[in-house]
This record gives sequence, structure tokens and C-alpha cells, in this order.
Amino acid sequence: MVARDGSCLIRKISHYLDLTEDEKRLLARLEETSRKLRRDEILIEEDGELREMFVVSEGWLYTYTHTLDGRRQVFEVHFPGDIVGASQAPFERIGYGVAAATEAIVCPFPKRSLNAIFSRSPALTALFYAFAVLDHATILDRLRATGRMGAAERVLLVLLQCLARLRITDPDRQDGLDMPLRQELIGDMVGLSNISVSHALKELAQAGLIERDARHFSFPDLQRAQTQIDFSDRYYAIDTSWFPRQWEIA
Amino acid sequence: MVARDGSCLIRKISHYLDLTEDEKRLLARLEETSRKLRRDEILIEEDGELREMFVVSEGWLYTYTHTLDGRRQVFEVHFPGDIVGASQAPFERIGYGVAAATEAIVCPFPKRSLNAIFSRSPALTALFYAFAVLDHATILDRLRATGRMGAAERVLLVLLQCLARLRITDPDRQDGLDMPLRQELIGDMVGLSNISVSHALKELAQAGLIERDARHFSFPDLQRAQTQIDFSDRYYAIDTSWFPRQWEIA
DNA sequence: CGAACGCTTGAGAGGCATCAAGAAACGTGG
DNA sequence: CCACGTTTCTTGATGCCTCTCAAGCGTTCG
Repeated sequence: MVARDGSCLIRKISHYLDLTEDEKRLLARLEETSRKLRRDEILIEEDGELREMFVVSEGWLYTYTHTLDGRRQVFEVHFPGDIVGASQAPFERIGYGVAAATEAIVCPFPKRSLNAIFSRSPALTALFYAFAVLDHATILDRLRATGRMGAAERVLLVLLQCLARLRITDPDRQDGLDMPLRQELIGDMVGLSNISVSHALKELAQAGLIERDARHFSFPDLQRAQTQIDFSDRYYAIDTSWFPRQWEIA
Repeated sequence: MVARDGSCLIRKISHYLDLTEDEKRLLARLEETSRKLRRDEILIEEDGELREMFVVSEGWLYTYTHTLDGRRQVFEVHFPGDIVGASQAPFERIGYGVAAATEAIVCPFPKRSLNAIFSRSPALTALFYAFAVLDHATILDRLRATGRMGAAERVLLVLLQCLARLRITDPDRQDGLDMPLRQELIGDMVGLSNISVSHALKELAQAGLIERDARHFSFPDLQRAQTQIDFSDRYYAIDTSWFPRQWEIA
């Protein structure tokens, strides 16, 4: 059981919304049990059924699929506070695999717990919807980069997206991050080989857009890096003013 | 005013859900006014605000964005019965442009009309959520193709996605479609130039995967075409069994 | 019928993939 | 704390795929 104060889920949500006690209870119920994952351990098989969903408590996970000829595409990276499977709730079969990018701890919960939230908290329903839209926008940005940008720009996008997402649950964070993702995985996010990623990182460093020290990446001029690829931080501000606080009865 | 019986929106939704009279009324309200669009006319500017949303009544639209160096990425194609802007509801700024791919008729409605639906019909809320997830899956499929597949396979995906979507509102449709999209636009959906699209279509025809007659495309062996790129029709069946029919009050 | 538009075809260039080998980092066990 | 094996990253050589540029062809519509 994860201590309620330490919950990344509640921390992430509180960044956008003042929670009622009832809502906190509903959310805490999602993190009652936990499971440890080794690095590279598969949490959901690619062709598996989706019986339960997971709150990410520690570590990074990723959603992926393979093509027929064995190449891999990585769709999303899941950070602490994310709910894995939320965007597949309407379907029995997910069609994508989920695995641990680092050692990780996840909290499994049954689908119906999410239903309980959907039917009791309009504000959380709206927020989860907003999260889904944000994740969607992240994918669109990556599609644009994959389809229409060069290798260096694509890699830079991945780095900036990770940083932007980490800042939600860790607002004091400076302009740097420890990147636990292998270069091969970064490449699989934007349609590149591991070799091109290595090359792109070298290029970005030479251009002064990033600085590297082992696993640690920092941005000497974050503004310039963002401008370079027309990046916008979609996570930071959500317009919550339209959120309903309670249902109307027809 | 579009006749209620002729509404593509209601036809699309009825494919998944039995609507109550109240729900039909709520939906009909979205199509009270209409506006005609010329081909290539811009409906929403790329940097514009999102004040209203639109039901597509006739014709095809598309959502797009540009990169700094002037290249274009097309994200979604909107068919009759779709709601343009639904997936951007939570945000003031959309960041993407919307334009008409063919002559088209759209029905504008204010954001708050959608809110009225969200707060009064749990089933429609769930369905719109499911639609958003489907659109998301469509994008993921295209990201996978763009990142990890060759030109011919990417173009084939676009064709199959269009066919699958058209079948929702037109179940009698055979294995063919009239494709009004320019090759340049098809290319912009999967990161190709118009020239590569032309080349890919020739290749697909030679491989016997498609047949062409001017604008009309057909699939002599749809099954084989789908297997070729590991395509799955995500639109056809949605699991609606979990949809709530009314809200619980906390 | 003519002009505009979109599609096709060809030639050459560039970017990224693949293959291969070496270097660095990491982890494990002594 | 060091030695060794494994994993990950880097660097180089070669080839293929898709891009760009350019010209010709076909269709459509005024």
C-alpha cells in the first residue's frame, strides 16, 4: 500500500484540481495493491486481454507494438502518476503491449473501479478526458515529427516531451532530466534506428541545444530548443473552468 | 436545417447505440444551422481559437498543421457524421487547422451544446469518449506505419482506414471507395511526398492489392490487403456493454 | 477548346538503415 | 574495490529508399 501523501497520481491530479474528500477516497482505492516490475518485464502482452488497469507508482513504462517484419513502434511512455490502460477502457482487446522501461512499481486495479469514478465524479471524469486529449496531442506532435522532420529534431522532441511531462509531478525541476530510456527505445518512438539516435544526440550537443553527462541531459537554452522544433508544452496548463462539478439530471 | 432522418451524426451513433428521444433531441440541436464550404476552404485557422464545433454533414474535411519549414502534416480526415473539434474541447487553443478536402456542408454549434450532452446523457458521453479513443487508435496505426513501414504499406493503410470509416455510416458499401483526396494530402497523412504516393499506388496495383479506375479504388482481395499490413478495423465493433445509462449520485 | 490542376515518370541527391567492429558504461561476483 | 562479462553506445562504410527538381501527360471544368 502506498501512503496517500506519496501518491503520484494524487499529486498529478492536484496540479489541476482541488479534490474533495470523496474524490480522494475514490482515487486512493486505485492504489491499494502494488506490484514490482523488473526492467524490461512485460506487464501486458501485445495480444492480451485488458482485464485490469494500473497506476504507475514508480519508474517508467512504455506502450508498444510490432510490425509484421519485427520492427517495433513505441507509442507512449508512462510516468509515475499515469494510469496505464485508461485510453483503452472502452475495449476488451488492447492490441498493444506494455513493458517496464526501468525498474518500476505499479498498482493494479479492476476496470470497474474507474467506472465508479466516472459515475460519481464529474470533475474527475472531465479531467481524465482532458488527460486523454493531452496524450493524444503528444502523439500528434510525434506523428508530425516522425513524418516531416529530420532525425535530430525528432530526438529533441522526445527529450522535450519527457521533460514537460516530468514537470507536472515535479514542478521544482530544473531544465534537465535523467534519461533512463535506451537509445533504441527513443528511436522506436519516432521511427529511427538506435544508430541515428546516437548520431542525432551528438549533433544536438554540437549545436549547443543539449548538454550531456552520462544519463543526464540538460538544456542550456530551453527556449531555443523549444523554438527550434516549434514545441509547445501541452501539459502545463489545462483549462479546467468548464469542468462540471456535478451532474444534471434529465 | 438538415432533416433529422438524414443526419449522418444520428446514423453514425445509431450504429452503436439505441437512442432515447431526449438524446435524439440533444443531438438534433447540433445540426440546426449549416454552412457550405468550397473545396480547400479553411474552416479553422491553424493558430485560431476554438469557439465553436462542427458536425460534418456532407463532404470530407481534414485536420492539419505545418512545420517551421513549411511542410504539412495531416492528422485526421473527418467524414460525414463526425464532430470536428470534439477532441479539442478541453482547450481554448486548438493549434491545428481544419480545411475542406472536398466541397462540404458543416453544422456549427457552440461548445456549450456539447456540455449539455455531457451533463445529461451518460451513454452519449461514454460513446463520445469511445470515439475519441478510436480516433486515437487510428492515429497510432498511422504513427506505426509512418515510423516503421515502407511507402506502399503506408498508402495502403490510408486507403483501408478510409474504407473502414465509411462503412460505419454506409454498411452496404462494397470493397471499394471513391477517393476524393489528392495524392499530396494522402502523402501528408503518412509522411510521404505526392510523388512517392503515386509510385506506391502503381506498386500496389501491380501487386494486385488494389484496382484503380480514375478516382475509384477497390480491393480485389480485401482480406489479403488487410493482412499485408496487419490492419484491424477498429471502428466496426465497440463494446458498449459497460456504458452507464444514468449517473449515480454521490 | 484551352487553361489549370493533378498525376506520372525520370534523373540525381541526400538522409537514414544496416552491417560490423570497437569503446564505454554497467553490473556482478570474487 | 577491482576484474570480468554483458549491455549499451559510438563510429565508420556501404546501400537503399524517399526526396527534390523537372518535364510531360491526362483530366476536369469553365
